[in-house]
Amino acid sequence: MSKPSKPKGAAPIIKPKKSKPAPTPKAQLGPEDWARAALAAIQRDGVQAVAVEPLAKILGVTKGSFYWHFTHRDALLAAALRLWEQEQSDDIVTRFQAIADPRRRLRIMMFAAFEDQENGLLHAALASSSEDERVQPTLRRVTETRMRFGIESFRSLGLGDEEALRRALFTYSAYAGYFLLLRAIPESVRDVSDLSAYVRYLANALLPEDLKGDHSPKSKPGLKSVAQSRK
Amino acid sequence: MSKPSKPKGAAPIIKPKKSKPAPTPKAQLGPEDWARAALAAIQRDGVQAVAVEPLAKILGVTKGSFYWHFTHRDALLAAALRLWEQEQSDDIVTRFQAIADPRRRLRIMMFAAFEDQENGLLHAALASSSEDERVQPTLRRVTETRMRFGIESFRSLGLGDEEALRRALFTYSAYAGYFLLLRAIPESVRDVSDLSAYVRYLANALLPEDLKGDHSPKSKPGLKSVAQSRK
DNA sequence: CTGTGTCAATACGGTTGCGTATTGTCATCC
DNA sequence: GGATGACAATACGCAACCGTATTGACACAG
Repeated sequence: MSKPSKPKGAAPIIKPKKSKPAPTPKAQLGPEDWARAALAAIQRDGVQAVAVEPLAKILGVTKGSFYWHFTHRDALLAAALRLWEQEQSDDIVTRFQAIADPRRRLRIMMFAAFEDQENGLLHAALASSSEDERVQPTLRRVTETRMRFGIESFRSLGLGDEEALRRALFTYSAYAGYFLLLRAIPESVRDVSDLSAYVRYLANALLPEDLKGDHSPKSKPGLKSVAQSRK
Repeated sequence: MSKPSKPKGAAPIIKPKKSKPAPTPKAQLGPEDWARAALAAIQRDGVQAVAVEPLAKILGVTKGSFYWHFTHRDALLAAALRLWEQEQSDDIVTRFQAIADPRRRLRIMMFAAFEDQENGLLHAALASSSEDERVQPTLRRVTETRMRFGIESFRSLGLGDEEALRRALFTYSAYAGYFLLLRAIPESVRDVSDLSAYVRYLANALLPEDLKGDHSPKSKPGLKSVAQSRK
């Protein structure tokens, strides 16, 4: 009967500061630890690897304690997806929305997206599990947010709706495909040693110089040669 | 959720067995029926859906008869992968190797690849299951074959090794990513009504006019607006 | 010291899918 | 018309997970 119902209900006038986590640095596990472990499992073996007992083994506990933090397995998956989605959103909002010039914004976004291999591989893993109806909504929201952002940026460049949509889809396909391949057959991708040249190629194909915006040639972002995926 | 039509309910209907005596048209199931069903299951729900009992239910039999055709579950998966790989190889060899001009060959290959949605989605499903070590070898072989073919074609265009590799990877990423997105979030891709314009975009980005080879402008393949994937 | 809240371990029952064993049903061959 | 070969059904045992129930360990508050 000891359900994890919030016992702070009645009248939280006083704030017993030390009735919770501060003194214990990392001794016990919390829901977020499970969610992060779930994300790691997804990146490694796909959504189906989000299983309670194996994860418990990884975390060094038994599943008995899992059901203290979550009601059921799907709640863990939902928490992991929420965590991922939020980090993605934070990312895109805080880092790129501020850049006024759409041309610069797109270029920087492209480089940043390909630079972050960790996140790219996680995206590939989640997109690879799209047959799972539990990930689909989150995946769709994230995809649509990014696509909308890309479409808007391309439209700000002076392109028509059709063309903006086409280029946004093109960009996103190249992104998703690159990391899908990197995840599936890293050997075939590893040979491309100069990833920045690869992305520059993508940017130049989609952002021709004759459109508008500044003419920053190449050495623009603080991004160097980002390549290798040595493990 | 179309339930398998099992006519052996309350009605004492005798099994409508084909009374065809001589050539045994299609009354009974063979290994290839199972392999094709497995491929269909992969395309729908990923490699993990290649499970004996569910497939038996779909095929209208019980797993008892499965083990007549295959020694174990993995043998079925192997057969399905072999079938896929062979069809892929046949495809690429018979259809494109004959085209002498690399420029034309690449262009036609691009259009053909994007035109064949069925195969593209199947490829996406298999690439999405790359965490499964049983599909990895097949997937790697197919990928490397295609990549090699692409690299060679680009090199024939007069490009250096690095550049050829880069463009081949670019092309293949765009292909894989497009179908990954189409599989994962068809709504976001469906809006691009003019797929041929999309592919033409890809081709023009990677096959600039000023290189070499013939100058066949545009009205090449009989590919029009191929988009939506209504199921 | 005792109570309570928080996390963890153990044990149990249920479901799904694998693989095996055994038996059944035809169609065909002799 | 029996034997055989090709397929199919049923029934088991086994393992992986899910979810529940119960109890244990331990920190801190009163």
